[in-house]
Amino acid sequence: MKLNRSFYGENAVDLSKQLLGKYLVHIVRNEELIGRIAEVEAYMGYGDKAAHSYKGKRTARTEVMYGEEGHAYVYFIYGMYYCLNVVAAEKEVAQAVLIRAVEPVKGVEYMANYRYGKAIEELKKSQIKNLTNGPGKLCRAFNITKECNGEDLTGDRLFICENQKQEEPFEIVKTKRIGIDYAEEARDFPWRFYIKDNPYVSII
DNA sequence: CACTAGATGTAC
DNA sequence: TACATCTAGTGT
Repeated sequence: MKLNRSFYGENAVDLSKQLLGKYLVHIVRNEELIGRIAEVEAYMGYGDKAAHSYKGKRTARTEVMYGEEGHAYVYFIYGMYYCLNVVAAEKEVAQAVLIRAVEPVKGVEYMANYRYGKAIEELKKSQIKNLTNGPGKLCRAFNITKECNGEDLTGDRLFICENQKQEEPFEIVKTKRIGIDYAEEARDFPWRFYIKDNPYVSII
């Protein structure tokens, strides 16, 4: 069942926890790529020094976050990677949730190709483990690029689902966010969440 | 396994 | 100039 607009309306911290265990789906060339969301980080906008929209910073890049909730914010980083975020909260409240890791569920053979240019059978064990356990890695595996920026997550190309049947319950681990040493006091805010013991979490 | 240097383009 | 990252290299 695809998640509807109202699911995305809450603040980024609350939404990020709700996103754990949900299924990220990207349709590329008529094939379904599916991953179970295992790790997320909340970026709370105005008061969050780690957020691109800190103090209401509004540029071409951050504009999507000021728009309607439930769209994709995809940005380019370190010269070669993309990161996927889910825009949270109502219009003009520029919060987002970074998807940091997913567990491959369907289309692994395509993920192997997008990520390593190889068939799944050719991958080493370590490469399979590293398919989608990081924000840049999962974007490459899912073929998520700047083309996806602004994409409506209630649409038919890039969206998020939940299972019809009851999921196994899981424990949520709460820690500091990764890679934001510049963010002064915000560095230590416990806004990274992941599924306990999930093997695809980026860093324990 | 741990650690680190370097890749690489864009935002500002 | 810095960056919400990753890989390949070296050394345990």
